[in-house]
Amino acid sequence: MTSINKTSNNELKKIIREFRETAPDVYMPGISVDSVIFGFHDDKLKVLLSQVGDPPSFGLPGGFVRKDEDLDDAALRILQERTGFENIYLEQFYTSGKKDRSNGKMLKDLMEKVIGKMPESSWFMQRFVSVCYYALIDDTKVKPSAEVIFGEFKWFDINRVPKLIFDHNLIIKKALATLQSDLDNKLVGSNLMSETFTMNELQRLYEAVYQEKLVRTNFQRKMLGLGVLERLDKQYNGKSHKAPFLYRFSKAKRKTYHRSP
Amino acid sequence: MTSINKTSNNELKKIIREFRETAPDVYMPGISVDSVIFGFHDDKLKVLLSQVGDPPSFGLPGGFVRKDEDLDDAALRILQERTGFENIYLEQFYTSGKKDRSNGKMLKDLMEKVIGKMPESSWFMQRFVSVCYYALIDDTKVKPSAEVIFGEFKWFDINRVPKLIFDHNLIIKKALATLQSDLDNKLVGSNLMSETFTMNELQRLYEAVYQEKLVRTNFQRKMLGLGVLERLDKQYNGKSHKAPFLYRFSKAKRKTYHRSP
DNA sequence: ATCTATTGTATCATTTTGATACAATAATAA
DNA sequence: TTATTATTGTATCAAAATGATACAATAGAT
Repeated sequence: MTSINKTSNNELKKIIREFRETAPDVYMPGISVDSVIFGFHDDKLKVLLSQVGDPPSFGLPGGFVRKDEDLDDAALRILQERTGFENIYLEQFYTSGKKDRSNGKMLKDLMEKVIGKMPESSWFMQRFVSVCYYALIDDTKVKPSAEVIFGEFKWFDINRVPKLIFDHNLIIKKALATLQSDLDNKLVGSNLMSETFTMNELQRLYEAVYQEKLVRTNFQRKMLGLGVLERLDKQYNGKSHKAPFLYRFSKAKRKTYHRSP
Repeated sequence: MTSINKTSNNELKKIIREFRETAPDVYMPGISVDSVIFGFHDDKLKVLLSQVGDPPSFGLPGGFVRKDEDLDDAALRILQERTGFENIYLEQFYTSGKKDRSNGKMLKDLMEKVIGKMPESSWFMQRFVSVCYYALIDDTKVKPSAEVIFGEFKWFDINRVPKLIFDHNLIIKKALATLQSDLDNKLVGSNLMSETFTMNELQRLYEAVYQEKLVRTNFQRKMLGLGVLERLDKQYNGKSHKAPFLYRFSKAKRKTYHRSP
């Protein structure tokens, strides 16, 4: 992993200075967007974090909303700009607005570590309310493009997220809770699984999200019963046992339920 | 119901002019808060709307966030200021941020109907992102205090909400969907039921929220099984049949579930 | 051919849910 | 006083969903 210092050259500083000067004209004041990007690797649920500052700390990938841009579009654009990833289904789940959640000084300090002194009255000094989104990503598809302003990315095991900037730890916690409620529906149309997968892979994802072991046979029955899986050919993977079927999420509309008695 | 005209006296105009002038210093730019207040009356789910302008149209009760105020606190304060209702459990459920959801002109026009011409560059002309909350209210307790700037309140049947200002119809739709998902948990600690209630009253609330009939006996079994109800004395109400028990939501912590297989 | 690890399905017990029956009872009418 | 009525609380049976376990099928290794 490259330290932020290696990319802090003059070119970068110029870009940042430009950004600092044009930001107040281009972006809405006081509103930022942050995204919790979940991935799944090595049977663990992961979250994509962005390195900032030196010594490095980490935070959610985020950015600002253009004055003529829908919130949802801003979230997509920022994710695309920073990770290179496109066609992601992002879902808004929370807006963080405690008055001192980002006391401005933090952001300003961060910026100053990269580009040096900034005026007290900086646009970045203001209070920000952050609208938060989450996405489920098949992380074999994510190619985090070295990001211009804040540095690079790293996947963290959901259980080993360090102390993050601002209130981003809290935001991740809320995102996980949102994910856990009704994962069945959220997976469909998400990008968390690769296009095709085995039942075993799907089960391990559930186990990672809910952080508990599930009974294989019953899990299979349940998943098939949801009516969202399409069975494809078997997958001969060279292992010395019966080959599993491959599945994919079918496009067909599924039944909906609610929990009324 | 009093028309806005009757309250549009000089006193009011002065207050509004003052508000208009101090707003940019006091409030965060570009962020508003709106609340969907659900009530239950005549076996119908209702929503509390505020009359604005003349000819009157309706909208959600809302307001702005002080620069030194938590988002959640702002929602509470605004609700308190406008309805007089205190100690409400408000839950944030959505942030509305389409670029043209409140194209500024709408808000400015509304203000101008009340206080006359405003400058093009008005603070109110800017784009607003609205953070939305909902609450469940026992509407026998709500005493909508005649509200200063925008007029008065009216309860609307959830199925008979007129065309509202901005994107408030959409916001109410989202609020109802949020309410419907997992009502069991949302009721506890809410203010929607009165302190004590009969099983029948509770059932009628469920039927209003889910918009469907439920089977009495199974409903009762289900509710009792949740372990959140405390059975009190019987309620002798003069009706010529067996008196029902009264219940209240018990403080005791309840079991939590998740929907994993 | 036999063994091993894993997969797909079946089966039985338990729990939850849906539908229905029925006894209890508070006021009213006879 | 007794029968009537509407509603309530609980029981019961069937159907569906879930939990636990058994077992045959099979792709490759031995």
